[in-house]
Amino acid sequence: MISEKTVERLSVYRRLLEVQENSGREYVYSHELAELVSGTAAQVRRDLMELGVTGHSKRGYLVSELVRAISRIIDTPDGTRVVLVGVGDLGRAVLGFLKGFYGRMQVVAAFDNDPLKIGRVMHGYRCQSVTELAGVVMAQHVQTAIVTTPAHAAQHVSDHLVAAGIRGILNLAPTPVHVPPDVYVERVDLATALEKVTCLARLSEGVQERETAGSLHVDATQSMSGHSLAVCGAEAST
Amino acid sequence: MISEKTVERLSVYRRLLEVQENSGREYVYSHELAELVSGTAAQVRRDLMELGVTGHSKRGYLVSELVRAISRIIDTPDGTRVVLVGVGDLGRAVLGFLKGFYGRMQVVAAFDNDPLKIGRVMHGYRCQSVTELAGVVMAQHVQTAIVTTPAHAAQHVSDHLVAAGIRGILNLAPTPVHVPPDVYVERVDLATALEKVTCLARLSEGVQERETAGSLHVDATQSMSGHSLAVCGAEAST
DNA sequence: TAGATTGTTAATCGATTAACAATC
DNA sequence: TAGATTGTTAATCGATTAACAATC
Repeated sequence: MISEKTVERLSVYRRLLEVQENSGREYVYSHELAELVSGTAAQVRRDLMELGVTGHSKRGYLVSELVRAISRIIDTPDGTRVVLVGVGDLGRAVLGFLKGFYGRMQVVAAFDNDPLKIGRVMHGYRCQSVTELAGVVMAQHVQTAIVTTPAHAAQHVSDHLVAAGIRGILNLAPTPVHVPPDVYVERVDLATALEKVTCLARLSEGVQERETAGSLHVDATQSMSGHSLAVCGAEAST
Repeated sequence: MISEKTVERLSVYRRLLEVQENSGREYVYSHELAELVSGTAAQVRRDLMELGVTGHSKRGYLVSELVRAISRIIDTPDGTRVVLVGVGDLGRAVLGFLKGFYGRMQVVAAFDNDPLKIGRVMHGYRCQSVTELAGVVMAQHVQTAIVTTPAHAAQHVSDHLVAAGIRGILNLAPTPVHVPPDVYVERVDLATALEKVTCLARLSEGVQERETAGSLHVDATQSMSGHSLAVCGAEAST
């Protein structure tokens, strides 16, 4: 019932709201949140409708209430246990990222099939053999997995994850994987993202002439860095 | 005129087509490509329309022709020069990733503001001070940047990149950035992607009962791993 | 009060899917 | 020919935006 796009935006709102909370902000207006995400106030209000919270027609929304309401929707009540498969550069980066960013996510184990990596500890997690994957996932009832393997291993690994009971996969491998309809896969494709940037920056080259109407050089001081809300000087979370 | 979504899919098609090409496949049907990306044949044909190539009503599309046509749209004719800012775990992972995956992308330089990192070489690239950023970008006419800094630095760095003439930014920092309308930003948010997976896997829990109509356990062998096209045994590129 | 903001419905926009004539 | 596929247009679907009464 709640759309994927809305879930995505709620996640972003929460992080920005936590920054506001930490800087002592009590209330925010929909147009302020909109500015932070370069969106519209109408969309923010529509998204917040899903939360069931009610704003104040003059003061806006209570920041702490929004954070709590978003958490109620996004977070697993008892914390999310995740496994990571593929301890290459990207896998290690994600492990470090998880460590720094979350009390909400608990890394149960990291797996690889390279004998040189198995047994080594990175970011506090000991790398285990993929042969142990199914056992760990089933024993600990892990429902979420992160796949950071090379392309050729992604489908095989995903099949095993699904067989072991995984319900959601974050696929960071450079290839799509196929899963049964009751498993949710979120694909993040860095190669595609990069190609998209170069392609669309190039295709939108004509736009600048229309937008800036004659002036060939856009001064960086025009970039909208002066917000009414503080966005700098603090990490997005913890 | 060509939509963002289509560009994204073309990028994915190309990588899958290169796998096919390497395995000796000469022609593909729209429904085969559709199966590889878990999409529909109609959408594939609609996307391919943009290329101006014409398929054969009985044999399908010539793989090599598709790859060439997609490259014509996506790639910068003389290769894409990129800079990367923020040489943390993620930055290093992306550097390694770029090294392995692309002849099309050339990393001009990597930057950080940590004195301990400056001067060190990673994945063949020497880390330079961010103070040199503008000079390098302008001197080499770099148009594309990858931002892998912490949240608190992302806006500041982006402002400098834009001022130096960058036209496209891949933002991997855990916060949105604001740029003038003539600069294209592609945001990849790992934290949001992960939260989306856990949330949507949980919200879609009811679906499985409908889909599998009574059978409580979905066997992994049902997962659609048996394709008519080979998808395993080869890296996606190079 | 006057002005600004919320909550929600209606209008718009864009993207996906269905359909089908043309082709081989 | 009969059957399958392409290329493209029309229909559908979903998401975003605009609008505005209710509220403070």
